[in-house]
Amino acid sequence: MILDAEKEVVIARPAPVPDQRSPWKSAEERARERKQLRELKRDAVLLAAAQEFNARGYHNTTLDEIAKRLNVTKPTIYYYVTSKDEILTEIFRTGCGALAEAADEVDASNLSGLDKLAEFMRRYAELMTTDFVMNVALLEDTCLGPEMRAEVREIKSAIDHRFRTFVEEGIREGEIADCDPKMAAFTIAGALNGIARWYQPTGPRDPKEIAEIIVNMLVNGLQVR
Amino acid sequence: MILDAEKEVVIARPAPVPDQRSPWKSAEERARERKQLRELKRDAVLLAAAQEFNARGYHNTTLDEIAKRLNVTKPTIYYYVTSKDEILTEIFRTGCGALAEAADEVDASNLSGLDKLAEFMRRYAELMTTDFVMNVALLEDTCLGPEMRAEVREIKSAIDHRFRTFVEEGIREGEIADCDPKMAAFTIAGALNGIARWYQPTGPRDPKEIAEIIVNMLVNGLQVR
DNA sequence: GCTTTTCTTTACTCATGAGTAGACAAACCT
DNA sequence: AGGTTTGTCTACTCATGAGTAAAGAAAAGC
Repeated sequence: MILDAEKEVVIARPAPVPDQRSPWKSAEERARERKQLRELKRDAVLLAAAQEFNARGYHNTTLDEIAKRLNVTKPTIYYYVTSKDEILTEIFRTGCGALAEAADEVDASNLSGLDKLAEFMRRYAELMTTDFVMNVALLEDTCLGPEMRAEVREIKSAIDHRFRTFVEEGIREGEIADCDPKMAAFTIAGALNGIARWYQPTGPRDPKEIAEIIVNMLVNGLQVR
Repeated sequence: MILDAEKEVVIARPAPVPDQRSPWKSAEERARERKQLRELKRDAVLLAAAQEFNARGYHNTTLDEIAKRLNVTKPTIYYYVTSKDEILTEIFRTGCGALAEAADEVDASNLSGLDKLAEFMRRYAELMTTDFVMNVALLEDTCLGPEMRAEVREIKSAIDHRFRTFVEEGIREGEIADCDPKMAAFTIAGALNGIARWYQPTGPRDPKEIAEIIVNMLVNGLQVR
């Protein structure tokens, strides 16, 4: 039956191009799939770790626990990852990457400085409810060794700089009140990073709402206008 | 010589009250001083621990390191404290106590809701640059055992509640924009807790300035009025 | 003086958790 | 079918750091 059906498909397509669908996979295809599966498993390790780290902290989470969660044993994890440090660094990189990408996209737009800032804040806030980015806000880089710590610090400060740049632009354009851009960046980042501390997916508000509310407060202030 | 001098003092004061100054201390006085010294030493342990925890994280700081910093050995620390957990809990209690006290004082005033909020924010921000309070903002309570964690959580949420109450008052009085007080409290606390992450005593601004700038931003917003 | 209490040290124990060696199984290749 | 690569497991090692036992030093008390 299966063979027949396959044959029919072949007949229906007179030009059997190399990427035609067949139940027998080619060697390369198989190799590619294996590689993909490996990536998938590695990502699963990182995700499980990120969630566990967020919930209980880096040092309070053992690799045995992460392994158990994934229905495997510790050595299996080490087949995909070289150390606990690497897991954390990779999570940091992914999280910071998402934030940097958001900043790039916003920066590429032709919005005003204030609008860019607001849009980036919105995106940042939403990302803060995702596991990898949450990690960036929650975990102290003091956990890492000196080299990786240096890398992470640099990435983090680059993101902070994005905030500063948008603020400066807004001030130049006269939409943002004259202030110290450094302090503004710290204040904004602090308020947004805070989300990671209290956000719960089961809570009454979804990430978009949360982002909108907080951005509005920061832009317009608490006092009635 | 010494005895003569003593005699003279006695003669000069015809009514030798019990709390007169004498180079020989009474038994109780000595006992009290010992107790005081003990307190002092215990506090030194807590302070050194707080600074070290802030700089390098709870789990990355060993008691041996703290001991070395104080020119003693680990068992000496255990003479003043029963466990590493206790050190952290005590630091938390002290820090939260300072915050709660500030909230009480502000609340006792007859300021408007908005002014109360702003004043508490100012005090909170300043306290955030001190070692014990910094710890409250920086350290994850995931480090503690379940009982102590529960205690700390409760204290923390009580402080959060103070923010909420002030905001509600301000909204009722019409000075604060109509908003979700819970979200406002989170935003404010986030921005202020952030200070602990970047503040350096050697930096260009002192705590009072920092507090003023951040409070102003949160109250008036980033956008020009 | 001698004894007791207070404080600090040296020299351990002991649990934990990161990381590994090597066996074993399954899939792959030819 | 036999050999190789890929993936997972059992059963360890090993460093680290919290916490302790017991001795010694210093002060207090009698």
